Amino acid sequence: MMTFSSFFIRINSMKDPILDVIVSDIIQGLYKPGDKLPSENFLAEKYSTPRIKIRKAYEILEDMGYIYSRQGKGRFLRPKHSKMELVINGNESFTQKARTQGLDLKTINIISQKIEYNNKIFKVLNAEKNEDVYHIKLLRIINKNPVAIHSSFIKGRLVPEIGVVKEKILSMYDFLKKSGFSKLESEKTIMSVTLPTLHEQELLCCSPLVPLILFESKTIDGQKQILLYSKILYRSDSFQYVINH
Amino acid sequence: MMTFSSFFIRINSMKDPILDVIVSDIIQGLYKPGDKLPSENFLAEKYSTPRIKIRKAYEILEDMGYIYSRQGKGRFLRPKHSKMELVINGNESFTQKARTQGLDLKTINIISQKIEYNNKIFKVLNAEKNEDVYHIKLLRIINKNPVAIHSSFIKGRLVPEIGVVKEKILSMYDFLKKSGFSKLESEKTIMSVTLPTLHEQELLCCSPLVPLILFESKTIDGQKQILLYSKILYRSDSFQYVINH
DNA sequence: CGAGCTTAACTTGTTGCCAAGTCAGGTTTA
DNA sequence: TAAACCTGACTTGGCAACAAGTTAAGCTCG
Repeated sequence: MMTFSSFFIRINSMKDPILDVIVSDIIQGLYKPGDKLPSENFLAEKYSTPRIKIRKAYEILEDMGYIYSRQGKGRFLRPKHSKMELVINGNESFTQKARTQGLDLKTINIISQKIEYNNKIFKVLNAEKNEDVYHIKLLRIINKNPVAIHSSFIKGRLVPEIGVVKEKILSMYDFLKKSGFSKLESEKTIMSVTLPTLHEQELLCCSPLVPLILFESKTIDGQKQILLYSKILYRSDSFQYVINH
Repeated sequence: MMTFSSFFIRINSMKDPILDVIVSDIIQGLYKPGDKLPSENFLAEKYSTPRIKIRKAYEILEDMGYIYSRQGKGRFLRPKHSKMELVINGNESFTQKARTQGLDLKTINIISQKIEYNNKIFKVLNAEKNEDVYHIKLLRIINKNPVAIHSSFIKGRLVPEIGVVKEKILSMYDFLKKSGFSKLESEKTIMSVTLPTLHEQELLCCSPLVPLILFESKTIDGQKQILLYSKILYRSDSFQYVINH
């Protein structure tokens, strides 16, 4: 029978509270964007702890994107991201959502090609092993900030014109509509949280510890046919996520 | 007009790919739980990079909870968490969900008290300034692993018996049902991702970089009356999150 | 007296080196 | 001959010292 206090011996190490203190100061509005944060030496002395500990705390905040650092100058608070409202169990396309909220959305098609056989993807799509399956990858940019990566996989058989127009696709939803499919909806979405790979950091212009939310889903049409397998990566700091019941 | 390639100058620093390489090896199943990972010195030599860079990459993995470290021995891969399925737009209570999946759920009531005036909470609950508002905080433990923190706020006026039984509450849903409320549902949930505070790390027995998912919502009854304001913190690595459409 | 230069005091960034811990093989002892 | 001890080679952990960059105050020069 596990008691409350016995949990503590489960922890490998008990870190000191410096990170919490700094974050708390930031949250309480002690600093505004652009303000300089206290130096490593100052905090090391204040908390009677080695400078390297302060550094580690600051580096986490930096890697999470909250602050930036300039050698010789100091560390500064970054402006907060403005957040787009995203209803995660809604059926509006991303493009429509941004339009509805009057946001400046730009989309860049960064991958549009046939893929080699992949067991999971081909299985999800009910594709034959030697069948054409296309991968379309879009980068979503709102108000000049990259905020999301949309990866979609679709059988060429369903949309034969994709071979010609694939590089021009800027919305899978619109593309499917134009191809004659109707009553598009998501079947069931699996959500998880990850940290960005180096490539994702490059694409999303984000630092290494900005959590990303991954939504994996299948898009079906009115006849319950699976059209798309999609993996959408959103920056967690660029959206206000809403769940309607 | 922002072009694709101009994004790269937006990035403060371009980290080297060591973390990606190690993570990739782990994901590909190169190591199984308990296996020893290559030493700092080995990788530093392999990638011709200072040892401290390897250490930083390993420390991130450690702080994310994927590996553990033993001075003099090395670093080892932790077992993966088993995941409970959690439908985030469903109306089943957490307790019911765990039962349905045959999981061993234990709940500990860690806070049960009246709170001082708090503008946001009192406003959400439509509470008067001098009114009793109770805070119930539950720690959820599944198969001996703490996985979630449920914080709920409720007006004492709605459930006068709470003053007597507050320390015994182990499910707000059940408590409300017993108090005579019916047709409970969540109004609209706001979701965000955070990293755990020190205290949250203690409660959830998790390391500092395990992302937590925060769900904020109001629970209403059949008459649309706001009963509860809840903030639920889940470990992102302990659940498979499902969204039904 | 203003502009330019210098320098000390500060800032963050990097790294070599020492500390602490583990373990296997070799040596000593009973 | 088996158990205990020792030691070198390895591991992660910690940090002081040096490197690189910034800036403001003081000094010098035209």
